[in-house]
Amino acid sequence: MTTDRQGSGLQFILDPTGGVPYYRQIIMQIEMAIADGRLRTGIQLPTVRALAVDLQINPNTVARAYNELEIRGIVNTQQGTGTFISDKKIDLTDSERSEVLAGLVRSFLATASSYGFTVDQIMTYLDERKEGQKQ
Amino acid sequence: MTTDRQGSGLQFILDPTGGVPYYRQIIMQIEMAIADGRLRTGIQLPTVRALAVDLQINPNTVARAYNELEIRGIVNTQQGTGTFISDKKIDLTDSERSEVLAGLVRSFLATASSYGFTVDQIMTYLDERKEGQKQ
Amino acid sequence: MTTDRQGSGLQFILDPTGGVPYYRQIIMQIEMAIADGRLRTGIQLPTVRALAVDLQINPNTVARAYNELEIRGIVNTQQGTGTFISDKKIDLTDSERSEVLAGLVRSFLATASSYGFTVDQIMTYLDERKEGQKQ
Amino acid sequence: MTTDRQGSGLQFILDPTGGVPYYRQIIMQIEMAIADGRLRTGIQLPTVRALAVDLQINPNTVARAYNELEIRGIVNTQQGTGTFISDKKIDLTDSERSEVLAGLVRSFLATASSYGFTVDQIMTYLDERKEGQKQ
DNA sequence: GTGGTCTAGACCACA
DNA sequence: GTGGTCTAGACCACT
Repeated sequence: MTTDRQGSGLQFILDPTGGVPYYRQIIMQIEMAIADGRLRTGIQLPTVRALAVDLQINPNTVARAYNELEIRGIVNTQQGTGTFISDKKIDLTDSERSEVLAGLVRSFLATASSYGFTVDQIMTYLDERKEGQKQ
Repeated sequence: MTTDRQGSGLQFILDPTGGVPYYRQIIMQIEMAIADGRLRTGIQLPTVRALAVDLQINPNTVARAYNELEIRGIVNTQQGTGTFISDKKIDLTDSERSEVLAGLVRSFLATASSYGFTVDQIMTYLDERKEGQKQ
Repeated sequence: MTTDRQGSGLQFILDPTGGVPYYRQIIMQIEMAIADGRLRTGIQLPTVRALAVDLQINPNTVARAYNELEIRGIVNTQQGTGTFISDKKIDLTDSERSEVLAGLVRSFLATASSYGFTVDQIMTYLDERKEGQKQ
Repeated sequence: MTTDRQGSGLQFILDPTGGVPYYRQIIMQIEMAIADGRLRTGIQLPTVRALAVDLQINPNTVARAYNELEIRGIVNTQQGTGTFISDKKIDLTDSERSEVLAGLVRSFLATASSYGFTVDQIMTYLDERKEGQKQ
């Protein structure tokens, strides 16, 4: 299950194995695309029906993913028009943003270490990941 | 949710987000700990009840994790005594370990992106953090 | 369409006219119950199926309401156990809380005034509403 | 979303949350303004395009609101000239006005509760705010 | 054309 | 017993 959308340059891939629900996979892939800049404020996502056809799943499943993103303020949907990446301006000061990020990182590192990963291993992995995407 | 057990020296951390059930998180953390030597044959795991209290989850959830580990021969339950690491080796290839880490990273980046952080910003922050700790 | 649940003392009423979707009516009634203290942290909501039967609607519709509340952090669901009012601790200082509330009020008053209501009319209405509930 | 039009002295405010469509919010605000005398027979409403720009919404949405008002005889569209308040009276009973206000209040309280505020806290704040303004 | 709501029903995962 | 996911399909609301 894979698709390549013209506008956004997004390619969704669903993995039916692994137990991660489709709608959650869609959410995560959109979040990742926002994180690394492939999706920016104002860009329109594929329509519910189009993505459903591409991924060969039920439109309700796509709608559910979009709906959760909407509730979380990540996208913005306008009936009859489409679904767009929101311009969520988190009006935090730089220091507040740093605090939030520090908290996220701390929690992530704690979790990873409970799986036996050291900070060095994680940094190495992230660096490799970064290089892999550049190519 | 976190705990530090005396005997095993293990610290479990459960992530309620991301849809991975608790019992599976417990299983994975025990397997990883065995694979990298933090848990060795014969070591006693926390009792079901103790771990449940520590993690503030239902004892059935812990029991299920232990039960599945027992079925797979990874631990060994002695009625009335406790649950112990059996002598079955767990050899994880590098790629298997990488996969686990990749999953953790993916989930972390997805969360961070929903707060408006880009991968670049996160990498920069991590690099700074790393530098800061070296000194 | 009405129901009276024993545990919570909640009575849901759905209005099929007016165009407000059922799931949104359920959400608002739960939020209101939290606001005026009928629902407190840790209280279990009716099960999805029970509420669906009571309200004579599809369980999916109830689930959708609960799901949105969960995404917004207002309730906390545990598979196999039930849905509970979350202990959402908003770790804000008092002054930050005041600011948030002030913002909400300012926005509400602005909206109301665009419908031609004066602050005095609104206060009068609120006082009457308060009295009505005391009795 | 807010705007202040020269001619009418009307300020429209749209609430994107709560599920009430924009076109209906516009209609209600115009009706209320006519009912309480802020808009009188013959006054010109903002042009469709101007209001759409001000409110940052689709012109079709404004057009739909005006269109429905025209069908109900409340406004009067003159091709190429503009849209004007017609001489049809709108008499809202007190209970009808109360209903509108009740809806606004309900929605406001629901939102506030999702931030963890109780009705009591809100009332206290409003009372203090009122006192502060008297002085 | 877009998305939104609701139903009916199947099957799964968790406690 | 809980809630979660997904499908299929109907009908509505908005642009």
